[in-house]
Amino acid sequence: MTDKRHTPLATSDLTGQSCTTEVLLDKLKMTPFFSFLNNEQLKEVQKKFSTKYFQRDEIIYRQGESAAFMRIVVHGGVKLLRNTMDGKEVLLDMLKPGEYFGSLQALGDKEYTETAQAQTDTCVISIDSNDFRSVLQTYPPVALAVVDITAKRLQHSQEKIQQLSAQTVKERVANILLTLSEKFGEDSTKGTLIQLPISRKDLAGMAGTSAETASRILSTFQEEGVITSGRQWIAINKPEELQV
Amino acid sequence: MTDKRHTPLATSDLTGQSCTTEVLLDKLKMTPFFSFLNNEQLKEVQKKFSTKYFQRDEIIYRQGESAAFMRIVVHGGVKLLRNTMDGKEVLLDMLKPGEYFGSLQALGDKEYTETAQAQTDTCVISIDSNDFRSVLQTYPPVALAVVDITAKRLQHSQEKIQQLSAQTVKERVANILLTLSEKFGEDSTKGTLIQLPISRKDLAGMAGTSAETASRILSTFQEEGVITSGRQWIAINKPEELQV
DNA sequence: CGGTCTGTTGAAGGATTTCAACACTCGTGG
DNA sequence: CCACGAGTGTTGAAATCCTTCAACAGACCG
Repeated sequence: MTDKRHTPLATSDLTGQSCTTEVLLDKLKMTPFFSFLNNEQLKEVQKKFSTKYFQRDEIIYRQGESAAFMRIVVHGGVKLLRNTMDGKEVLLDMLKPGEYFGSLQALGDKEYTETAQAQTDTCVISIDSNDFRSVLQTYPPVALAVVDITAKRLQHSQEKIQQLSAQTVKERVANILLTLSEKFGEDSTKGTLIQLPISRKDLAGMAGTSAETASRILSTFQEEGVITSGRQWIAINKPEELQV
Repeated sequence: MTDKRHTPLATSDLTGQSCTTEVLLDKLKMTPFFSFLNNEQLKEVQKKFSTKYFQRDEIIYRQGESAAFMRIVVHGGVKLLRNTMDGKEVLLDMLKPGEYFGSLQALGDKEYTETAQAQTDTCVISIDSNDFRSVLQTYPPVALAVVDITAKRLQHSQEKIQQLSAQTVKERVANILLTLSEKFGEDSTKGTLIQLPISRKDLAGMAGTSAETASRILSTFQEEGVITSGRQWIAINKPEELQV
């Protein structure tokens, strides 16, 4: 197989070995939620989870569907997005393994407020919201961890609100590149490569701008030698220059 | 005392009677956090809280200060805001009695990520973050309530991100007026009056725009008869017309 | 090898900011 | 009680940022 791809991104290697039940236990232990539990407790909790695979671009759930599960990314990446009435896509977050999404709410007539889409081939575990709530009742340290993680996400959201409110598009794009670089960056010959397929449209959806403007801004960054970028990938060469 | 004020806003009546220890217990019971506790448990929890008064515009804590307390608004209103380096103010939220703010984090080198300011004369109760965490450990239902409330706030933040990303300033202002009307609105002869002092600058800080633009937009709404507004106050006459 | 999706770039038009001047409200002190 | 000043709100006009429309180039897929 000659690799004719131009992208420097690693191919996803979800071979079916990487998300089996045996591995899952280790993975659970690594999620911040459950780091306080011992092996026995973990096994008990693990029984309530079920595993699912999603292909790249597959929809995991859609905004408006009734929300009954809390999910954790085990392998791959997940995009959380909102669709507006006039067809725009707002990209709220990109999750990596260990992060949760879906619903914490007790079962009711709650609906998902966003759409979740596999960004690469992905493995996700899910648990019924009510079951998860009883886990929280049983293990208070887990509940505290959930509070902490959710509170931290709230802070990030507020950071983003600040940026959208007070910064220019160029500054926002620069900040997003830095954040992505810290979260998903891997050193490579091209600089710090963001190990995820990211289109100009994705970037636009994160920065609250149009794909064209995002493209223009990346072009200027590239001219300045700050980044290197191609179809669906971005590498950062001079992070200093992206600082506000 | 002839009242020459032009504002239709009610004067705040924090006479010292409204936030005493006896009343506090009732107030605690009404906060969503503690609705699951019985009176005995409430009394136990209440011991750990202390009460503080703030005058209108007084700073409760400042962005960057070390964060050690979780607080709950008992009487009055509190603004949460972030200051940007170039002097702009982003208004993240306006809280009413029963809502929490401050830090849930365990004591450490955590800092407040926003500034809290009294919007009217205000009474606030506060608890050491570590004490609060042990309350959460002791009473799992309280922890679940905290999770729910924080998750709901996260959703509101994401809603706001969507609005800032995909809507025009006029649409954003319209949405903010509706939200404020639902949260703080009181029927009056002038329409649904937002019972809080809100300046054009405040509104601009919420909508991510300039005070001038906010003023212009309110002017057009007023010409259309949708709202009535004056110095530091706004009343909504035709909420239907503000819908997107 | 064509078709489709993604990315680039130009140019016109629109939305919003900024600068500036002025009016009005409210509290304070003479 | 009135006058003053600071803070708040309004409005105009120019400048700027950004979007939109449009055309085209390159990359990937079957």
